[in-house]
Amino acid sequence: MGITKTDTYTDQTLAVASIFKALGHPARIAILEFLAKQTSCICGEIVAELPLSQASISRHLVELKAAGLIQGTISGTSVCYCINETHFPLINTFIQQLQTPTNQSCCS
Amino acid sequence: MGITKTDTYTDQTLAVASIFKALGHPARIAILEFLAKQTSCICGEIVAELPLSQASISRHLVELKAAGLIQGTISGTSVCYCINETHFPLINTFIQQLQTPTNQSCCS
DNA sequence: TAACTATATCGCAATATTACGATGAATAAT
DNA sequence: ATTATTCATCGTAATATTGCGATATAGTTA
Repeated sequence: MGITKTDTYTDQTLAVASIFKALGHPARIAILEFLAKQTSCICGEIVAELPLSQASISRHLVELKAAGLIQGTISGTSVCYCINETHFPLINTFIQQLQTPTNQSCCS
Repeated sequence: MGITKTDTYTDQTLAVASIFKALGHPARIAILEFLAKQTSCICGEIVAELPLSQASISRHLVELKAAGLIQGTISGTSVCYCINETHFPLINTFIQQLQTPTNQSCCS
């Protein structure tokens, strides 16, 4: 159906999944990698860097912003995008939770 | 188009994105959370825990396994699934790369 | 004001994802 | 052998995602 049963999961589970979902596309990973190595960060430069149209890049930026992974501040005619680290602890905590020693007890 | 231009991204970018993609669904997050808190890990128990049909759970398990996030070993008529931590360092490294101090220079 | 630049949004087409019932395959139990 | 149990796969339907051209919006510049 392409639809997801969001009603029955915890808010925490939904939040984590939505962040990972936003990270689940190579274009968005590439955008974040690009932003990470830049001191300046104008959308136009991303368009020049990636093999996508300006419209597609813009859509990916909207998704990253909606997920809280980037911030955008208007700077004249252009927009300065940069990484928002707010949700990183959530990701790290989730990964750590999966690393509890109880997992070692099976599938060895 | 729903299609992704995989040709033009680096293998590293594609690998990271595919792992995150597998994590980008609440059912799969819930499955991993469930596996993490169990000492035993039989598929049937997951079906009882989540609000999805056995067929849907099975498909999510296949995706998690394809992404290398879980392992499954046959145990009689049932299958023992548990978490595979192999790719966790990749995730951690990626997040760390996004936290370089250069990001602090704009969008303040 | 009028052109120019930069980014966002719309509309469409193509593909991907999700979910489920039904069915299949394989082992276990009677 | 038959039946039951467990998980995987198939087929289908519905929805989501992706990408792009075209267009809109907004600030800048002349």
